[in-house]
Amino acid sequence: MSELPKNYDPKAIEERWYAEWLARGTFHGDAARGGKPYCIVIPPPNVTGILHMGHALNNTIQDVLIRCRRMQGFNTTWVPGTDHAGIATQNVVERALKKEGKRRDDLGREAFVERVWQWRAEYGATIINQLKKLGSACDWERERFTMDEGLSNAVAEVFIRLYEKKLIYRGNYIINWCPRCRTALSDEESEHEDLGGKMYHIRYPVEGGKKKDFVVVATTRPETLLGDVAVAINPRDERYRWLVGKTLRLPVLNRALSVIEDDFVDPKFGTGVVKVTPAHDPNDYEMGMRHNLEQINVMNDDGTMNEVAGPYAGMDRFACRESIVEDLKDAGLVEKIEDHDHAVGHCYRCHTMVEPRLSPQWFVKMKPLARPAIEAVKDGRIRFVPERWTKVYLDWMENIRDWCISRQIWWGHRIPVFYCDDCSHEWAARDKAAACPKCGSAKIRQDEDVLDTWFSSWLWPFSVFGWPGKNADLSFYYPTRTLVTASEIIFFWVARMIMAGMEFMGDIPFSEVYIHGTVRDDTGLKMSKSLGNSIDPLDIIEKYSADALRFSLIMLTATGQDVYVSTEKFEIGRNFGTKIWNAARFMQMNTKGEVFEVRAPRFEAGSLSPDDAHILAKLHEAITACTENIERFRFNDYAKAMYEFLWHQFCDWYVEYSKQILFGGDEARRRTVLGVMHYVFAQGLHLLHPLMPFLTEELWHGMGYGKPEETIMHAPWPVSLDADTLQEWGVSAAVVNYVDARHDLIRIGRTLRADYEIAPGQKVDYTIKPADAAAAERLEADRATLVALLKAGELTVDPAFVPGKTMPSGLSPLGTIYISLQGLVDSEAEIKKLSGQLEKVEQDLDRVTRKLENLDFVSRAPAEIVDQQKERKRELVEKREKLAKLIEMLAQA
RNA sequence: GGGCGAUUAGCUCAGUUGGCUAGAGCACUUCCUUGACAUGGAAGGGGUCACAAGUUCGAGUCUUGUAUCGCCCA
Repeated sequence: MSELPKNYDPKAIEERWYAEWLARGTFHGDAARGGKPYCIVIPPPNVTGILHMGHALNNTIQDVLIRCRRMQGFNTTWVPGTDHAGIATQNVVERALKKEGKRRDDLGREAFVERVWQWRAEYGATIINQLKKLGSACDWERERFTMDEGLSNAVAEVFIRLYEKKLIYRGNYIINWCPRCRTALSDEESEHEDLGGKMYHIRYPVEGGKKKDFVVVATTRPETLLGDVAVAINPRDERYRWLVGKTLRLPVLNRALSVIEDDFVDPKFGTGVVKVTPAHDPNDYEMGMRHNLEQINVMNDDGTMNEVAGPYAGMDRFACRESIVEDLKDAGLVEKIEDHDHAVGHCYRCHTMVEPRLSPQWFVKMKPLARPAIEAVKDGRIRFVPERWTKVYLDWMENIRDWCISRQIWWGHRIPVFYCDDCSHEWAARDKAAACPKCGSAKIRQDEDVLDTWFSSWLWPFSVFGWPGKNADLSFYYPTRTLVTASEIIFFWVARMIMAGMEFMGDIPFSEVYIHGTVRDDTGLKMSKSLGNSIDPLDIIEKYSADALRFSLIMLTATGQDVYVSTEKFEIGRNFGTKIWNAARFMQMNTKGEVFEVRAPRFEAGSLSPDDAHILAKLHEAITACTENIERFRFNDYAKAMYEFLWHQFCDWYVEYSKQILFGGDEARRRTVLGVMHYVFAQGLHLLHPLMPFLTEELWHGMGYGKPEETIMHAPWPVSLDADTLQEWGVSAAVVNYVDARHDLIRIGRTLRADYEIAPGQKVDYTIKPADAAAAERLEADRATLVALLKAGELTVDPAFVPGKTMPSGLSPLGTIYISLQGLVDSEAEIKKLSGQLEKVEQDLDRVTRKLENLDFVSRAPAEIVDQQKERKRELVEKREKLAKLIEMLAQA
């Protein structure tokens, strides 16, 4: 046992232990070792990512699970990695190019992709290194990247299989288009945001009518009217019957517009007449298909207006909007402009307003894939925690829409589809063939688009193990066990992984999905770089330690609820770490090189004091609580149980109790107490290890609980002892209750000191009048402890005690405690205090009495509850009498 | 518009099958550098459990409605 330094220096300790763990390969799991598998796959962070609090929470939870399961003897692996984040990464590299005055087109596709790989080599490990700082026990030998060869194979395999099953198709549809990233997005990647916009009411002249004949259409995007081909009304809307068969003139462009009737039109919305722009709105597109209308695209892929827009060609869409409204106003065609709030899609990568746009894209047909994935959740093979997410998942799955998977960017898995320019044959294949398989032509080309990044991450739980290849690890670790993630990506990722697992592995990808909350700042806002309210986990690690960050985050995170953090809140973990460190130092100072059995010690009933028994009982309560709370994903309750146990039970009571023994002369008692202490503390370190891995490892070695070549990571997870074994040690409910009650008695005694402003160092005499003979005996036996903890001068336990008239006193179930003060008593204040207590007792008594007089209560409530109330009444009556007597005596004085 | 969640101490939150005499951490007040720890110790103050009605012997907990806030989806 090496001597612990006075101050805890987490930085050096954390770096040293992480390197040591890596060197020893303690994080690695292998099918060959056999046993029960426990596997987590990390939600792969973006390769462009930097660690934020959300990651810190997400990974701490996974680490807690993995470390706990490893200690419980499971064959564990936590597979880490990153995803290639197509759009985000391409944006980053394009920004870098821009600084050199270049665009991606200047490099060409191949050179650009090469450039991205260079970027990845240089910066791609950032978040991985940050995860290491956090202490994450990832199986780094298994680290994967979604653009790796193996994972790319899996992507191609999956694409080809779905293509051949006709579950992937290409078509011209309205998709969400980001004009800045210049690519299509899936529905999930378009984030709706409520905006205060305008509703423009525009007059469309009726052809052949008089000058004043027009109809008013309402739109939020007037620039799209350039693509109008019709106006629509509801067939049952009598107001507009007269319009049927008429032709309207599109303002500005003067295009002829037909009038169509369609049930889709809501007569109550706007004016009841809608313009129809099939190339720029999903609903209009549908109507256009139903009525066989032309699709006129008026925009370029960068959000500027194209040549069809006539006078507005070349203008940005928003400039065009302003300009066209001005022109319409000048022409007297604007009826009115109203404020109108509506939800508008924004690109989830760059937050540019999404433009619904008609374009040829690749889609996955989702309904057939969804069916088995719905079943897997409905029949309980996959369980969401908290359970309410099940409904969110099912609602989405049951209304699932086809998934747009093509992206018009270069960084990603290129779509493995080839075209023959001669015979127009189209086929999917892993590699480019030399010639068209149908006509033999050499004029073949590959599709230009790449796949959505999620098209590779939905395969993650099996692609990381080398699928479609077969191997022992894949069959051993798949299905994985627990997926830990945030609610934001249930649709993006979780749902799709379930579908992919069912489709390609024929089995669920994981059996439990734990959805944790979002990390927010202390005013409730989501942390984001743009708001400038984010707290960098690395700053917290730097300031307080990774253990402090981990502990505080978990302690603050109620199951599945959002977390509100501020820098100061991480003091919780730091302070807790310091407290434990100092408790260890205290023990070490008093151990003098002796060695104690800390794994499976045996204690004899006769040698344990009530306080020894009490802390052993509390330890075993803590073991049960921690184990269950981890099992049930109640991590904050786990953290709280550790905090309560180590700080309040162990440090506040047991260490304080131990001092009189350790500094006293009874050598046998000293050894027993030290034995209990080390056992309890060592087990406590084991329990705490998943939360504070560094501190616990350091102390475990520092205290000599393991050999240098061992690690607490492989120490067995504590198992709570059965009642029989505890009974053999003399640990019983009776003794625990007694010590708890004695703690209360001591607290009451200390309050008396505080009330009379007796300095903590000053000794004062106490007398305890025990409530009964049993209490008398126990308190007498524990007199030394009472003296020590009350800092008493004389302490007498006297059943026959008759207090002086002006002795301040406190009531406890074990007895009444009196403090001896000569001539110092403020009778009036004492009477006031006791009267206050009496008032409270009388209120309580009144309530209990009424309850017990209620026949309904007595007859209907369980006997146990009724007895409890009777007991309470008895206690209250007794207390009332005692208080009354004390007050009476003071009043006479 | 539909769905979900929240509303408990000054703040952030627990409170699991209804039995509560409503807890914790932080903050606050008083005292204390006593031989692990001031990143600490001892003691203390602080609550109409958002509101209303209902079910029940009993409601912070269940039901319905209202209000406010947040999130997701359209």
